Amino acid sequence: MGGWVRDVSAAVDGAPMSTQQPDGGAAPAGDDGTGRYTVRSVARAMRLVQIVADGPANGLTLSDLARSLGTSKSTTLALARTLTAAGMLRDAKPGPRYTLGTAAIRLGDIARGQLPLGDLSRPLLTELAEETKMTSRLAICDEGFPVFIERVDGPGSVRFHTPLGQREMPHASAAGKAILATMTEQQVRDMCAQTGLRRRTSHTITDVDSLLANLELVRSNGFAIDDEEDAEGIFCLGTAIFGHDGAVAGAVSVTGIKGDLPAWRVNELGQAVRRAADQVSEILGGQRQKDTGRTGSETA
Amino acid sequence: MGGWVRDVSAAVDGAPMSTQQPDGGAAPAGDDGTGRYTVRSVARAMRLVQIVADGPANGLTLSDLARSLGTSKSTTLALARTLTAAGMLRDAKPGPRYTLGTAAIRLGDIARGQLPLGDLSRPLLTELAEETKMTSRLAICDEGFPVFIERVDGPGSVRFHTPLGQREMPHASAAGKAILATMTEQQVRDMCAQTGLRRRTSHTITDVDSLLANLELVRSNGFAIDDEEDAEGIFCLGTAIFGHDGAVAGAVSVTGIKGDLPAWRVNELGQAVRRAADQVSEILGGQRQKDTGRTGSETA
DNA sequence: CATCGCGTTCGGTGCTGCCGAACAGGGATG
DNA sequence: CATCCCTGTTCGGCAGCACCGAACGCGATG
Repeated sequence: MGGWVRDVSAAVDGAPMSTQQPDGGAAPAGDDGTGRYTVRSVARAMRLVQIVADGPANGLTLSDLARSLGTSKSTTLALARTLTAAGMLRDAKPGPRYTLGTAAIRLGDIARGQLPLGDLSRPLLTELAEETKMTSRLAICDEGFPVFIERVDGPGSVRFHTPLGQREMPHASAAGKAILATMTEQQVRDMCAQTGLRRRTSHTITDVDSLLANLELVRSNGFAIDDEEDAEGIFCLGTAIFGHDGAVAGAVSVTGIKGDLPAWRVNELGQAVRRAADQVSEILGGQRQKDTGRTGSETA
Repeated sequence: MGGWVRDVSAAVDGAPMSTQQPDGGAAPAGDDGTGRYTVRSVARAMRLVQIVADGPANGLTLSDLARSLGTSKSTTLALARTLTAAGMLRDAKPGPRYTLGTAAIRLGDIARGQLPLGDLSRPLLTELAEETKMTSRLAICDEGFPVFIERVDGPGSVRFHTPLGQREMPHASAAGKAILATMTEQQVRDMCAQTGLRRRTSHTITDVDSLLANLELVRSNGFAIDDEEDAEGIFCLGTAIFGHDGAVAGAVSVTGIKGDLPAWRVNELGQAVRRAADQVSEILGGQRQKDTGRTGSETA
């Protein structure tokens, strides 16, 4: 699917309509369990930003925003103005259409530097991309989900639009499976129960037991494969990286067209990705993955 | 200086102290002229995000945030929670320290795609970086200010930390001067009056007349030079790019160490940057810059 | 001309954002 | 061991301000 961020709407702003929760009075305003004591207008503002982000590149009008957000135009205008003043949004000159602003770029750039890994990994990814001639990416592990934070296109490779900063589906990506393979069976089952194994293509693994078997294969191979499981014709290969505390910190993966990749190169690719991932782990101060076999320390 | 975004605090949240404007009752809440009818809590939230962005890479504690923001801890907690739920912030596991979250990366990535230019220019920058062996960047023009939105490091070049998405000072950067050179004298004077010509190094141009003379040189050369005017030992060279409406849309520039660059290469560099900028203009549907001499159409 | 949609402004209501006080846990200090 | 300070957290309660709806001016479209 398209945007895949935690859904703020459900957490805070229960009703998109103007009916505003006639029950709870001044109560904690929404109680889905996670988010209590939050600020409604800020949650709305963030949702507004997400809407603009998911919208077309040429922007959305104020009325569009009001409709999507489920608030009156005046309220939406106030929010949009505030966000524009902060630089998060930007209104094009002719016929005010809102797009994301430059502050978003600034924040994104800084965020990549602040996150556990950052530009440190860039040279390694560049090297990997040149070696494999594929698009190479680095993901961090965000509560079990892989989130790509860095991408280096391979030389002459087709340019996939692979958005950064989004949670990917764990069961249908090489990075995700590389991460899952370090977890216990119970943890994997919990993740699956939480998200469901959504079908993406005809190759997607959609039942837990098959997934667990596949993860066993990942552990013995030392790398995870996504063989057209997320998108038709796309092949990925990934390995996990570990932080100083020994816990899984993320994954490195390469992406390419299935047809361009002869089967005999897979093992060689696996070694290359593995090498890059180990170097990233080293930067993090974590121990490199054992050569093969069990990876996680808590498989007990 | 460090962070350089529009200051929301002055616009909306007048008093950082808890004294909260006992005058105006339900009045528009602050009226410095620019920002009327804005949402206070959202403005605060955005300021909070900026504070985190400007903070150290290992994050800030809640109390830090409360102090910087000038609000009570409980209020700050509510804001931080809301932002965290939206993915904009992220709290590290041991001893809650806030850093920017993955949503910031996502938004930044999308923003670069949404802005007038985007990944379209990346290949050109890559080519330019390889050809010149310098770090090449693309800036858009944000109300006269250059804002870099894309950066490609040259092969083996020292890695400058050149933040993206920030407004740079127009008078002390090659991109800025390339843009200023397309404006009328009056416009340039207005910009200078608005921002002041802040000294950055001993080479910085700090009076308007010298700047105007320098811009005349830019026009006759066809490219702008920043010769250690922004940072000691750093040399930049930039040229403007134009949109479909003929107005200046931004600039392309290359950055390197002054000592690495023999004087005789400057002209050759200028041509290379010029070529890249023209290609970007072409993508935008704008006419390429005339070979030399007058550049702007409105020098009348 | 009439109609629809856009963005914008302005009052008024009452929800909700905000604060301060109080509580619990941890480290460092004596 | 007891004390101190600082952390993050919860909870009441007041009133500030976020929210909505109605109204206005505009341009494009029928």
